[in-house]
Amino acid sequence: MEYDFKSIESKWQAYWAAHKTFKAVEDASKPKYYVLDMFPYPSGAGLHVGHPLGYIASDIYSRYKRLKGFNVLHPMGYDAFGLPAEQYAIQTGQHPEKTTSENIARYRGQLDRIGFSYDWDRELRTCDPAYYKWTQWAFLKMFDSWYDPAAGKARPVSELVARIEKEGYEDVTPEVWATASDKEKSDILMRYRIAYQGETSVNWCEGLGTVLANDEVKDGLSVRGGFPVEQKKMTQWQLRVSAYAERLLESLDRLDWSDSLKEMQRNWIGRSDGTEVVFETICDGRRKPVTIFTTRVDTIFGVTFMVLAPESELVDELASADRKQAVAEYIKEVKKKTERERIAETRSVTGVFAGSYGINPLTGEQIPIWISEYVLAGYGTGAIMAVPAHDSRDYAFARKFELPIVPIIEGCDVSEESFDAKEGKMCNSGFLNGMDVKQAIEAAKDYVEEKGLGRRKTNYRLRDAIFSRQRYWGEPFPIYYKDGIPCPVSEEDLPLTLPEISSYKPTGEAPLARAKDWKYKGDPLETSTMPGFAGSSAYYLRYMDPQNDNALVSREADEYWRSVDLYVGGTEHATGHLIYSRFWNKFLFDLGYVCEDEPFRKLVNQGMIQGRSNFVYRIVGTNTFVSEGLRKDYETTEIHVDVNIVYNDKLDLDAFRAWRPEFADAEFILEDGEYRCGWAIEKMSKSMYNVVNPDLVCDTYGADTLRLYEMFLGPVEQSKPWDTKGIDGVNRFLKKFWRLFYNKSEWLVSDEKATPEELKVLHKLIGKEQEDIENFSYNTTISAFMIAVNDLTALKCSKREVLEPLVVLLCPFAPHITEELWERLGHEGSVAYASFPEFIPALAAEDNVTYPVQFNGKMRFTVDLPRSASPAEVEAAVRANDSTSKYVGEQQIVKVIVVPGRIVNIVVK
RNA sequence: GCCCGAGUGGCGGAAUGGUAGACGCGAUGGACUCAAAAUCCAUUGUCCCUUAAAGGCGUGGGGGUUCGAGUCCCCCCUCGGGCACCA
Repeated sequence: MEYDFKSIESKWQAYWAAHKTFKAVEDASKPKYYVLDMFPYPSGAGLHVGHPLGYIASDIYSRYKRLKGFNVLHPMGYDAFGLPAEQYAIQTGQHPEKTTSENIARYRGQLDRIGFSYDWDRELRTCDPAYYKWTQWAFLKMFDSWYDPAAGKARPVSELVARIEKEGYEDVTPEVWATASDKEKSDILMRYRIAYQGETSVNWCEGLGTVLANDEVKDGLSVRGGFPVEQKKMTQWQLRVSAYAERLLESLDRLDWSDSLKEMQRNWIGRSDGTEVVFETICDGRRKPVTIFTTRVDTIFGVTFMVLAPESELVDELASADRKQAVAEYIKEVKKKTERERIAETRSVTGVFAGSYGINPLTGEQIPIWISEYVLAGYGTGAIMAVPAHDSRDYAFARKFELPIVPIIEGCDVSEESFDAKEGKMCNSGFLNGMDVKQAIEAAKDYVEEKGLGRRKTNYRLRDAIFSRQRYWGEPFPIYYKDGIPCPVSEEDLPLTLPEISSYKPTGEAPLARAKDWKYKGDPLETSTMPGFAGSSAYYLRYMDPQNDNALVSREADEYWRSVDLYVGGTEHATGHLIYSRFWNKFLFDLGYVCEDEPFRKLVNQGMIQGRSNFVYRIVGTNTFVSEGLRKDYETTEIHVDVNIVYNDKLDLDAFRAWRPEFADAEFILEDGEYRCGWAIEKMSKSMYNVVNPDLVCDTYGADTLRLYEMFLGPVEQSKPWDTKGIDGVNRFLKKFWRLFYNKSEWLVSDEKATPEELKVLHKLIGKEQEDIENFSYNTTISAFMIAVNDLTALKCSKREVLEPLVVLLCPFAPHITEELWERLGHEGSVAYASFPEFIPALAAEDNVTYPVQFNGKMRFTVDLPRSASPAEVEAAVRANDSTSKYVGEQQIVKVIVVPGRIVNIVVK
């Protein structure tokens, strides 16, 4: 009987669905393991072969853990709110709900074909009101909380109010509070709430008609759609993520994530330890203290000017009467530029003199104050002290505007560029003279603090997340306005469902403003909606208890599943979703809703699958195509050709003619009787015709082959091009595996006792598999399987004692074929829950290891010894070996080095 | 510019400091077959050589540590990724 993957795969997929084989139920008698994939956004294009890479890897791990006796939670769902569905709605008038449902149905079909072991009873969609009820709930909690720096965590706002009433908080005294109007109280509390409304400089994207978060913008363009983005001051809902900066940074050390990803988050959080120093300023005779932030107070004797950000509030006060106009013109210029233009200008140096002066608190020296866009309003205090000799940006500015450059490190050359390194000895620096730079930094900080000129300060680059979007397809805010004061919708009234609107077209106002009766108890509701990351920030918690209508997750479910043990997904979420989720989780942790303060204990980033495009070469002005090897002889145009009509770089001529009408009468110049295509590695995309659909691979080779092949391609973490060249190899392996059981129609499996040699084949594999799976080294595990199957084929071994464990071992990788063989071996129930240890016979004790014996590192001969032999026994055996004396001869043995089970090296003189 | 990561056959890729190139693809030769497909066997880093034996050279380049380096240390080159006026 031949291996018929088509009937096998559909049979077992139906079986799993009917028996709910992978349904996860809390079970205190078993250790739990939570494996999660980053849920997909269901786009209209469907899945391509790149998507399942991570899903296959995590599925293998889930199945492996089940075999090891764990109770595995492995759910899947859809990140279903988002811009593309809405953009499509704008074009077609179709409700995004409809498009989204259709896309989800298509995804589900594709996922099912690959044979994943998801518990589909826990499926969730972020656009489902029953789900976003909890997104809105979390927002209400954030609205009703503030970050207490003393406690180092979020607390209910009521505690803040109590504190203000009793003793005041920061600049809010009990008296101020007592006399404040409702609006004023609301404004005061808004300054502390975790979810707050505030005016800030935002990324405004005209093309999408909405604001965007920093991680949704790249190179001045929106990540979705690639529209230009500009900075604009607007009042928006924000999440006080910055309050968690230190905790987000600090707990990174406890996570089992890749170094590169942790590093990305560290950079994004951007902790920088420095000093705030107060500089007295004079403008038209008025004096005003201005605080600056610097990490290099030690260079304060080298300060020759100060710079303000154009958006800084200080600009008005520090622009002198005679410079007012010049300053205003400069600021107008800066504002006109989009973010993209600022970047495109490759750091051109611009600026204007403000007409005022600062006084260096250490030297008393008067220095000019300038305004320049190279200083950012949003970081530090929006004002800096400039030390051109030791900062390259200040240097460029000083050179352009001919400001003095004073070096303060001995022997450094600042004639061509600044000396930024933190090394050398201080000079021209008063009491710091002679000190080493590192020493001077500390000494200067101490001095400034002692003299009351400033204080140590830690700054973070991490910004609060802008949380409103002027779009339709997202979660509505549970906020209404009573007399202009934002008020929370009552928890009992959640979910606040998305209203119907007549048209999705952007008109400059938020789409919800057009909804009829968008009111709560007669008062108008907030019209912006939440961004994409809102729904994905706590979905891993919801999977633990997806049908619960009384809580995001019940305490019991949360305490059982706790947090995600293994999270698999792409690095593209490093500074978006993965930061927001950690923030969100820590917030819920602070309020006691969840029991772990980090959501994802271990994280594996799967690489991207790039496309491998194929080209044909058309001879210019003809409809004749020349094979790749012969194209040098002609003048040709390179044309992308659909990779699905190319096999191993050889073009299917008939399929090509049928591909597009203009190629129907194409002629070919062949080499060796075939048409060879050119190729290139490019991003997988429709326009390159290099998209490979997993359905097609499942049709031709089967899901098990697809799974094995994707894993065999290389390490999971690595990006690699999709190249079907090797797919026959793994398909051959599965057929060969089948032939250990079946020869034509004959069932070969016997109950005979296995020989030591046959058992050795099995044990080699077992050792390798356990070690490799834990390291996600699936490609080498598969290699080990291939070796085992080849060896057993050569030994003509079809004994149950060997094959049964082999089926169990292979089932995480190729679940369908192993399920089928398991049944044919006479077992009841799914192989997915076969117990690993039970099917692994004990290691043969007399198992020999071959030691290579080297003399001064050169291999001379080998000795066979039991694995259990001690180094001393190995050494004795080697010394007793005839060959030893032959190779050593007259030379003296200095020492014998034995690496147990591995190698013997004899050092001779 | 700064911070990570990586450079190994014709290709994808293996190697806790211990026989580099596992495994797969491709290629070449052979077996089976009327033929093809499928399957099986053999060879396949490179140089010198008719062949073989034996050997030399080989993990981006240059140094170093070690009995022994793809692996560890220093310098350089190239590629990939991230951040980018963050004071």
